[in-house]
Amino acid sequence: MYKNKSIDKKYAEERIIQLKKIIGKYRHERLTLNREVISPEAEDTLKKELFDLEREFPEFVTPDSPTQRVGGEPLKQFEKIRHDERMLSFNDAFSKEDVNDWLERLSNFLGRKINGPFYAELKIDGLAIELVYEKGILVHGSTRGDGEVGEDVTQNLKTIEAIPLALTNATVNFPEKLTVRGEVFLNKKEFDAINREQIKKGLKPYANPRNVAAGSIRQLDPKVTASRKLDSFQYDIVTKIGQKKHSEEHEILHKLGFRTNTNNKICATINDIFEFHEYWSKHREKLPYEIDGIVIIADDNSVYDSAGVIGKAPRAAIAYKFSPKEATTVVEDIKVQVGRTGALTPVAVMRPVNVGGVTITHASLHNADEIKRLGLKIGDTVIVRRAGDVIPQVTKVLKELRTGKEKEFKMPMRCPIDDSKVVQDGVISRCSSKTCGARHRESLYHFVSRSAFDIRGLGPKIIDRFLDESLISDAADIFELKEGDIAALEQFGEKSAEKIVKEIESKKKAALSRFIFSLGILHVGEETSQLLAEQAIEKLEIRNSKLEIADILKYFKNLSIAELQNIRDIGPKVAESIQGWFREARNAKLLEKLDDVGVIITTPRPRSGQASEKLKGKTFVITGSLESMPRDKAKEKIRQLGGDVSESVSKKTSYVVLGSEPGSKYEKAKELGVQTISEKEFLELLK
DNA sequence: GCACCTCGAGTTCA
DNA sequence: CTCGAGGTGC
Repeated sequence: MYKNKSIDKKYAEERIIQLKKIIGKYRHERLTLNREVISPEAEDTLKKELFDLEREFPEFVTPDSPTQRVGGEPLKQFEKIRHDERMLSFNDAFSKEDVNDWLERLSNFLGRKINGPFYAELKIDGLAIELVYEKGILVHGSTRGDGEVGEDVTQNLKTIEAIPLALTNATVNFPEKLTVRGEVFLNKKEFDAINREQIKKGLKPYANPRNVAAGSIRQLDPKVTASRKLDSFQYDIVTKIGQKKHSEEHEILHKLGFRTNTNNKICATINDIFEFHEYWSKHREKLPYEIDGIVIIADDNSVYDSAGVIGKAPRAAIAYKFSPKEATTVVEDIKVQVGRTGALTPVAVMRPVNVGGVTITHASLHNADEIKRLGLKIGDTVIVRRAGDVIPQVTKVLKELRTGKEKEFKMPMRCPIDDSKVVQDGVISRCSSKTCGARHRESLYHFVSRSAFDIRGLGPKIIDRFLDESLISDAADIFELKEGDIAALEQFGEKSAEKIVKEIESKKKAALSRFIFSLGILHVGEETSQLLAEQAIEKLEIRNSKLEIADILKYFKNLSIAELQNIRDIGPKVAESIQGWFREARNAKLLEKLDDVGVIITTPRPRSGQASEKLKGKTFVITGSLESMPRDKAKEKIRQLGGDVSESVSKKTSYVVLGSEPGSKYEKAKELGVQTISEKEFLELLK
């Protein structure tokens, strides 16, 4: 994270002290108060940051650092067991880069290049245990504890079916005393069942299977443990019985009657590791238990042993975690953007961080109220996640990590683009100038966008270019662009110029509803544009079948507020906005100009005769993506057949159509008891 | 005047 | 996708 930046030593020292404090605090809350302040994932990022800083500045490493310790302290209720050999944990990697770095460090340490073979294991989110067999009989079972001393939980471990009480002696000879290690965990199904039970009893559900597994193993009454149906894999033989490879240990364990994970794999090179990681990152949902990454171990035990231990972890192994759904990062700045409607939107500029497989650097903060609610200052450490797995969102500020140097954010009183006064409109701050450069620019983006004139290949970047080069100054100019002018610009050739002009020419005709939408009138979106268009066509077509832009202007200009409000879904605010727009001289001029440059408005008959009774009065909501057709097409079909489409689920919704990877609407439907149908069933309905 | 339903607007990254 | 807020119906 810090590799390419030489960071201030002073900063590192302060930051290390703070990170240690906060990680210790979270740990304390979790262990003693059974309260999870931040998610383990977010905490991981903090630990990683600390680890990286300590590596950069080893002089600041202290023995009390969380990076120097393993697991939790043993509880008093249990007898203590000293492990023959220290139980270690793993250092974390979060990216290919981290893994490559690890491999480089390992190679440097050993003085020769290491690139396989490796053994890759699924890293189950459970609780590490050690089992000791004497003469083939299980005599001790313990938790990791602090790595040196663990708790004796033999009685509880004996309730787990997957842990053999006696070893099978069929094919392998085992020594007098055999020590093995593995993981105890709870299946997702069991976890859900236990939580349903909790809710039924009016108790708070558990946060995750890991916590329940840990809690169950630490039960004083083994009967409670037995009721929890825990499971266990073993993955390590501590006793030296001549095993040469780690993979061999798994085979031996299996033969001795232990449950081993058959999804584990020998990987010849690091690329196989990456493949393995990617595969399970995509398929982990299908496993009956939770995994949070993979563990990579040098398969050759001689390599493993000679690499030794660094801090709390073996040098020849690393945990390669899956990209987390949330992480922590630092807000380095808050920028202000101006949108099409003049709204000033504060955007957090953050230290790059990987969340859900992509690197996040920006997140919208929506408005000043949101910043106040979060209590966010510039320089704060925050938790970010991706809402609906897509949109980055700042969810929490870690105020304990403040240094006092954080700066308060103030919404500017003047527009950052054109310096006009900023006015408050509800929670939104708006630039008061209607001709603000930013608004003008954004209006043009809107004009050519998919649901408006749909001019492909004319995105924001190119519009910007044309504006800056003064090729265009308003929407109408777009239709008068000449190939020669475009081709004259750098980075554009004759071919691309021809393509753009051709595309623009082909989009000169637009349906009235799209046309109205493209004007970008405040509070007038797709739906309202459709309603306005229907209304206008009905009124105008009586005496004029060919629609002139001039007529449209005249029609809307003369509509009174009351008449507008008569239209369904239009109230005072929207009516005001519409009338205001058409009565603005500048806008009237734009319409005239659009007419002059040859824009033609078509008036397709809305909801033509073929309406079927089947979908009449039914409201559909589509979630996820459909396989047979794009969502827009599906919506169109429903409307053609007399049905309604909505974007949000409510009690009035008849069906929620589930595409692949449905979002939160599916949850909402279940909550409200709305009927959900698959894509297949949906297609049946359309027939 | 309140509750509920919808629509509009803004948004990130590959 | 989510939030805010406009609109409608009770």
